[in-house]
Amino acid sequence: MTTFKELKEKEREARRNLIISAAQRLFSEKDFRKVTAREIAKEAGVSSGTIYRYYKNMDELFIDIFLSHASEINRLIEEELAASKPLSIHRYCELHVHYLNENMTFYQMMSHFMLGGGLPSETSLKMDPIMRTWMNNLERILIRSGFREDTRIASHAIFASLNGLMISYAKYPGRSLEEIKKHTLKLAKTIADRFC
Amino acid sequence: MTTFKELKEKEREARRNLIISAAQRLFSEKDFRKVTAREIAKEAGVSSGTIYRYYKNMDELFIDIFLSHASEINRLIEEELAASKPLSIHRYCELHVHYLNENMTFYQMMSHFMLGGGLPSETSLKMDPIMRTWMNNLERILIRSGFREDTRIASHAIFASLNGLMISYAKYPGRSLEEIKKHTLKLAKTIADRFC
Amino acid sequence: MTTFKELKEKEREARRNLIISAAQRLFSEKDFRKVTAREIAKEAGVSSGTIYRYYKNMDELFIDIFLSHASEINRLIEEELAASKPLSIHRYCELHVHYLNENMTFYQMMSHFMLGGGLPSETSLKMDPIMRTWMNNLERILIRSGFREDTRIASHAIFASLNGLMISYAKYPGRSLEEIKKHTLKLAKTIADRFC
Amino acid sequence: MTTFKELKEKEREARRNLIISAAQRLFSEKDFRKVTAREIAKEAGVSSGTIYRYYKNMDELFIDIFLSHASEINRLIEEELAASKPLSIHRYCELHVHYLNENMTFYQMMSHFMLGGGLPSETSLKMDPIMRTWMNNLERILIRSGFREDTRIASHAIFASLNGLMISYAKYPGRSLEEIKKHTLKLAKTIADRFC
DNA sequence: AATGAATGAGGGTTCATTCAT
DNA sequence: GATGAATGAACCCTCATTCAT
Repeated sequence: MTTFKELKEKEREARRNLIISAAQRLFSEKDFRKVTAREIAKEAGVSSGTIYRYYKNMDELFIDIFLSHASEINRLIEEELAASKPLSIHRYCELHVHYLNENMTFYQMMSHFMLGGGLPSETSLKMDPIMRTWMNNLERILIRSGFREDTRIASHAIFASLNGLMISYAKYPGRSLEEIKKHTLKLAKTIADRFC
Repeated sequence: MTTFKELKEKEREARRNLIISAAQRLFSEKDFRKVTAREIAKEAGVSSGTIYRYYKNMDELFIDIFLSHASEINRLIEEELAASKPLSIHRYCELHVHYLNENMTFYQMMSHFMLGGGLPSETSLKMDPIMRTWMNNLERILIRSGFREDTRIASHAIFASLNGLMISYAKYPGRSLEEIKKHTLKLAKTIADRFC
Repeated sequence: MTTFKELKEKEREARRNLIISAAQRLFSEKDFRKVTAREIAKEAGVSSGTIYRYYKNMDELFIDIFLSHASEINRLIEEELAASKPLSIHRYCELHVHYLNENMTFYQMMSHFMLGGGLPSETSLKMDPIMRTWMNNLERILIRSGFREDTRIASHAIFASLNGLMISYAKYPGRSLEEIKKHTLKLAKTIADRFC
Repeated sequence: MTTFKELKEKEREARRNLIISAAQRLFSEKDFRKVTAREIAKEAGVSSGTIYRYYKNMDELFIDIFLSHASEINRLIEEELAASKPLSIHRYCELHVHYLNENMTFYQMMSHFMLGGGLPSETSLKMDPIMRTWMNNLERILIRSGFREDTRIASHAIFASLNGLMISYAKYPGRSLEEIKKHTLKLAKTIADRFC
């Protein structure tokens, strides 16, 4: 009996992933704000109504993807943290910017949601612990690196600065993805230098 | 004859300003992405068709406003630069963040266009000299402050970091505008400290 | 064997009642046209698919409820008729309007189906004997009250008039349910007076 | 100048009528609740967006049609009233039922809006004076016919009864329109008799 | 040059109904 | 027989843009 439920649950999860990955495939092709429910459904090979069995509305889908990215980056950081060797600020900045470079959508969403406001407070509630974990991890790294004063403020500053790199240079016209990556990583290093 | 043309041109310019300032008035009330062409036309006291005699499409209007903001910030910086007293990095950061705080729309647009990509290259061409001037001014300030190496990179890093502050904290849920302003200015100071 | 079938039949009947009463509970909360199949299923504690094992479509469910109301009112009238004391026209009108006041849904459905047309003739067949019984009962009351001529026509007129009271005044804006009830009963009395 | 505005106004009115009459044509073919915006637009030979230049939403269109019917019936009654000869209750009832027979949609709408509730109060405000005029005219007829007591109540009773005739018999299954008309007029006469 | 009515593609979303399990 | 996830047509409505005046 439990097995049956589990199976159902698994199937549900599988289909949800179908939708998510279809969405992400589309997001890599164009601005996520321009991707429609119907397109995602088609790409996922389901009917458009099905999306609404998994998400109350499109915003929820977007937020789900956003949060799964945020969780993933937290996991990556924690993995590195766990791997005994101390995680330097430099390494953190590299990781952060690398992740954003590889996941433009995440960055676009962060920008969109953070600036758009108007999110149901329920969403903020879901977002809050994940963002807080992220910040806590960053702060821990700072402390381990010898930082003593205003570690929270410094965390905020680094976090914001790295995000700012992307908003400012991720779509620099006339530059290839490779060049952009190189440039942003270089800037990330500059910032890391400054915070050491 | 020339005078006649000039007059026409002036009228045209006047009407264009009517539209711009109407748009800005609306943007201060709500997210610029939610403001419609008709609303702007009504606020400006012109017909909606008229907007299209001045701008090929809405994006162009948005970009024009964006650029006029960028020009304004350049003017402000240059004014301070001209006022003999050396402009410190701290003062620059304060100015930059202060301006963004007072002009949310500018910031939202920067985020929107820089991330959205897909801008016609013609637009990039218009944007380029203004952004370059901005960056030049910032670099000049760094040099005057005693910076010697990698001044271009450092300019980029500071520029991006300050923008990042806003994207990350401008709409922090549960904080008043006053608190946000205070927080972002504090973070701006932290960044400035690091670049001294 | 028969017992087994009977049992099955009873179970079927039980479930059907589950659905009906769930629907009625919802109808008392909001306009029946706004109640969805899923809502009814959920309220009844069955799956939405199950509804379709008992009813070919939602209209059939609505009609079934409508008819059960009609049966109920027939039963009420017959109870009063059976209770020896002659049932006056006044009493009938009161009863009729009282019932409609207490069962808005019935009234709304009557209006909906009678005006909507397009009912499958099969439905009309089910409806016919019940409506006829209703009318017969009313006619009997008229006759017992001393009516002699055109008793059928008079029955129709009274029946229609009483229904009309509700359509016209059941939702009179700005009036409380209590006031509406009082007003419609007063009008019912007026009509009864006229038919004596 | 005035002429120009008038012309524009006339054109606007003409197109509005185009929409209204297209809608009414469709209403005569099927239940007005089933007629969609697109259908009306197509029938009227305009785009679907155009409807929304004339009506805020579909409800407003329906209400407009409803109110224009109500105005029309008022006008008809007043014409007869003005034609010197006293307007008997019989003639009124005949007129009322005749009009409803010829304009089923009006009747369906009256039923729909009166039962549906949930109309914006603004609508009730528009409806109120027209319905009041209707009732006043009816009351005046009663008074002229020699009625003395409770004339308002009697007006309500007659009004509601006549409406009830239609709800109850307008779509009587198996009857032709002609038969229905005959039957409802006969019932109307019965009611009129009773109120003399 | 300015107007603003008309356009119509396209958006998100709903929900009665079906059907594989 | 019961389930309930999936369906997908259909809904209302918006709004950037066009173009006849």
